[in-house]
Amino acid sequence: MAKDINQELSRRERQIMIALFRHGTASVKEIAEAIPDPPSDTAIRTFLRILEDKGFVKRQRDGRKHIYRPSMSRARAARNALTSVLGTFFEGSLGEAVAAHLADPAANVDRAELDRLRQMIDDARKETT
Amino acid sequence: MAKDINQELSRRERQIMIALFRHGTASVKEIAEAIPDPPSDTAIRTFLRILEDKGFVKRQRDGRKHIYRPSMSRARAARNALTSVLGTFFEGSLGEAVAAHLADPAANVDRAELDRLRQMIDDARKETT
DNA sequence: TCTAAAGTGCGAATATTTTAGCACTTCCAA
DNA sequence: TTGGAAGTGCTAAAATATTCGCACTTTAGA
Repeated sequence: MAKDINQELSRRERQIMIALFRHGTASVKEIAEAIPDPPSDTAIRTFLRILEDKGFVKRQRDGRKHIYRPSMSRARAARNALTSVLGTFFEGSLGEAVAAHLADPAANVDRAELDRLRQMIDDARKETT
Repeated sequence: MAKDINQELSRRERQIMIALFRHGTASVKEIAEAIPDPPSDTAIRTFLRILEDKGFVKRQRDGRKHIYRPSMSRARAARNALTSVLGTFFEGSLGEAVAAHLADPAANVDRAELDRLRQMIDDARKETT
């Protein structure tokens, strides 16, 4: 198995990776804004350099500053993260997770979202027939 | 906002909390088995003590050994974890996540699971009507 | 009761993470 | 073209996390 953000990285490194996945792409300043109680810009730069060395991050210049992005695709990281949560809390079952989320008042799933879900499930069911 | 396992804890502390959530309840030995490349039992005990001090873990004696459990309910931790993943990778949308998971060949969602999902969605839709 | 195996936590050493000062580079606009 | 604001990475210090030796406690069974 490859790089696992949640298993191999320190707290700050992880916070930065999460900010990057949320934004897709970000400058030092944007990362700082995305982290609660962030360290100095200089400290963030240090972490970005470390993450780059470890192969988690790529960078690109944009005028006088640098833009950073995760080297793993968002889709792949998303699958990993979801699978991991399902495994830890939901016996690996998507259904359990959906049930929990639908039952969560704070989640506030609306009608349109339910319709979308239903459509997806039906499509998937057809394929397994 | 309360204790956030992914935001406030160090790598080892997090690994231990994840093991505890997976098992519900665990002894030092069981935790050691659940962690890839684990430290010594003594080290694990140190972290359990720290986690207890921070209020993340409760303990209980069982004969000559101790049994540990997360102090936050599994359900609540599960909601937090799922919401967090949805926020980071899926624009907060359950539908996006379900789509990604159904499309993941490794996830291997079977017919019965799809039927369960469909049932759940339908039930939820009725309630919003 | 006594002994040894199993389990425990303290405390101190070691390693890693986290931090930011500072000197250097780049670029804009005067 | 030049001064300064904005941005950068190196490096070394400080703070945290991680580790485990060791002496102590508990308990089952001889």
